[in-house]
Amino acid sequence: MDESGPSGRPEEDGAPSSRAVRIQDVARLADVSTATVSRALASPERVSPEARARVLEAIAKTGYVPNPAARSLRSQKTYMVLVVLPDLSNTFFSKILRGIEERLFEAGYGMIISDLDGSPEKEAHFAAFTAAGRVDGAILLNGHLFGQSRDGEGTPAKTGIPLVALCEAIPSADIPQIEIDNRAAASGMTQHLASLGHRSIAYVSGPPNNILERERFLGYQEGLKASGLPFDPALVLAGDYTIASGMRAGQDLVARSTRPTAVFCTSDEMAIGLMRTLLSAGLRVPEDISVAGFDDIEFAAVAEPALTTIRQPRRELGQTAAAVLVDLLQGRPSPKRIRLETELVLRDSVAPPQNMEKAPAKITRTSAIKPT
Amino acid sequence: MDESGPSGRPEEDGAPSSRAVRIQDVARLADVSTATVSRALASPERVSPEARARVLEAIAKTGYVPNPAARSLRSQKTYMVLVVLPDLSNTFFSKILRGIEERLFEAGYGMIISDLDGSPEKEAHFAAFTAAGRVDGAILLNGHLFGQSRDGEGTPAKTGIPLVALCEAIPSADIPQIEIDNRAAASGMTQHLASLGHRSIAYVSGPPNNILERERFLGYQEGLKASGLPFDPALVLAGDYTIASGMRAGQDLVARSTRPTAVFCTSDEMAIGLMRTLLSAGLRVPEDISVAGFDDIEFAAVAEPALTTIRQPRRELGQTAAAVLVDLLQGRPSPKRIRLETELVLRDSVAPPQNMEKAPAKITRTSAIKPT
DNA sequence: AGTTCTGATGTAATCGATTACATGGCAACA
DNA sequence: TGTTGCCATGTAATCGATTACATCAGAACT
Repeated sequence: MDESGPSGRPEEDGAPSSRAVRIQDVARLADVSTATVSRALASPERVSPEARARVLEAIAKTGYVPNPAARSLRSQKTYMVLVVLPDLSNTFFSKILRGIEERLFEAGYGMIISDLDGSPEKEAHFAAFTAAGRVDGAILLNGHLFGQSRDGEGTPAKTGIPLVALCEAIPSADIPQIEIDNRAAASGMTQHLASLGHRSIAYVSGPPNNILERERFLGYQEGLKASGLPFDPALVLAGDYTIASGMRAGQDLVARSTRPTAVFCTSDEMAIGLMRTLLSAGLRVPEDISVAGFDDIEFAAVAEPALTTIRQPRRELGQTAAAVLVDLLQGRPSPKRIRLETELVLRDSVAPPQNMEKAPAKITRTSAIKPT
Repeated sequence: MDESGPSGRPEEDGAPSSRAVRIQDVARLADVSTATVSRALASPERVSPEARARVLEAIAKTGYVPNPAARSLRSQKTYMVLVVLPDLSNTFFSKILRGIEERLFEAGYGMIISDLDGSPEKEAHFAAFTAAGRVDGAILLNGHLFGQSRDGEGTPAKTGIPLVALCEAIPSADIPQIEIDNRAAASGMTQHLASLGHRSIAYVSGPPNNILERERFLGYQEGLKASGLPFDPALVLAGDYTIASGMRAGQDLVARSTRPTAVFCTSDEMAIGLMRTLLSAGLRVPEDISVAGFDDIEFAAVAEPALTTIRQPRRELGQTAAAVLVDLLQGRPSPKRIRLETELVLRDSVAPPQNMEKAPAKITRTSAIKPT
């Protein structure tokens, strides 16, 4: 009764309208049973070469594609993977997604994206979605398991399907984790700044309670300690990884009478926003203040000045997470934790502090113009 | 035999493991038939209040979620929408996706993303995917319909499911188009540059054959004509919307002996890459060359100098496309073409050319620091 | 009081693929 | 030559929800 698509009649001209080429049609044309058709596709070695050839020919002739709903109903598999992330419009995720999509595609899986958007309602929806068996597995980028529809008390997320945590480790859950060593990376950057002579290094944080943030903050403190510098709470500025929060942090700094000589922002977005604010206020980067970022997003290299930062292998992170999940889905063993390497990318936004200009600053800096 | 998830036994402790709460279980508990349960959910007005209450209670108690495969098999609906785009890692798309996801979610639809990545193989895969009835509809951001598995001769993409073209119109197809007026926007920016006194305005193009590119290029030419300026092919630089191509265009300009006084880049990415290259070569923006972009991505406002550009309502574009598609899916009528408004965003990267400094340049510029 | 209509509910067919089990033919064996 | 076993194939049950059709009770008629 609501059969009116954009085109009108369900059938016209020669072709019988892509709908309704069933396995039966193929079976009839190939003069075999439906079981043989199914087997010819799922386990070719179990049918005779002749039958297989006839089946394949019939499939080619009819353009048969198995009905996924029927297949899924019977076999309890969906060949779909859910990717849960906190904010789809965040630049940081797009390349990760791409990596995930690539690997999943290769393995024959589709990708469903859920942008949680901080909404518990959405979270509940996707929890139900998952529980309903709509996906075979999930990759979680949001740093926590979502609450189940019921029995949400003790163990979180007993979905029963394979899960993989990407970027944000989930401490309580016994699932594979793909991540970078945030702590070591943050410590490394802090020590790098200190090694250039900076004694007052500010830190622009991520959102509180965020696991990445906790790790990076620990790394920052570690780096200070390793460099023999005291930790000063006044140098910790609140951020949330967004450009806007970087600008706010910048305004905070501009308003101060005494400023740190270097600022370590835990995302490139914040670093870029912060630099913008400093520059607008007449401060120079890196001459007056050095600024470092985290992530190495595309825009880091073309920021003005080009941003010194920590490269995360984003695409590879996505690919790895997808590969691990596919392993799980196909019953293969998989490592419980994979840590990918980060890399300190030295560009122009960091230099030794002004008052000790003696040291040759630029020897470590890479070429700023590097057309990928 | 491959029943070994990460947890081990399929059943443990009290809870009967989220699997296998069927409509029958609910029916038995509520002491009604499966038909009544189904009706209580699909058309509540068709069951008595008491029965409905008992059913809802039983559902709450069991945590029942309808099996989507079964539902889909019977009703021929998937409640899934495919979003096809050329490059998932492109910043420009992320906010559009967010808009799409929001609306789809509200309407109870899921979103499957297909990153074509320029691969015909992938395209064929998703065409088959679509034909297989795996989604109820699709939003196409890639500017063309994908080839069908068979009968790909005459009409392209006779998928039979509702389609919506977003951003890149698809001339040959009779499907709703959601877009901006690229031509008018490009013409407007060109005229804006001309009105400031620029007589030599370069144009950095998108990829050839791209429909956006064609429209914007026409707009550029129109704008020149409307301003009484001649069209000079030497001022057209090849780009492909990426940062890297913007940098290449910048190098081209830097190498020239006589340079245009303004450059209109048809994406913000290119504009930012180009500015970076100019600045590195010692040229000043906007004093030596004005640079304008297109899109108004997040980073445009924090570029140095802040980028004058054309704002596309990206989230709204996504939302609108999704809303139109949902209308189609639910049998409601929908407009054939929707054009959303763009907006000229005046920032600091554009100013009158050097040699006619007399005019007051800055009166039209908006505040550069605007923490969203 | 008898008939008709309406609204709530139940029974069972159905969607299309997978797969356990059954069957039949042929080779390998004693 | 008779028996055993394997391989290719077919038959039919199955997955879980939707829905056409049947049924039945009670209200509203004549």
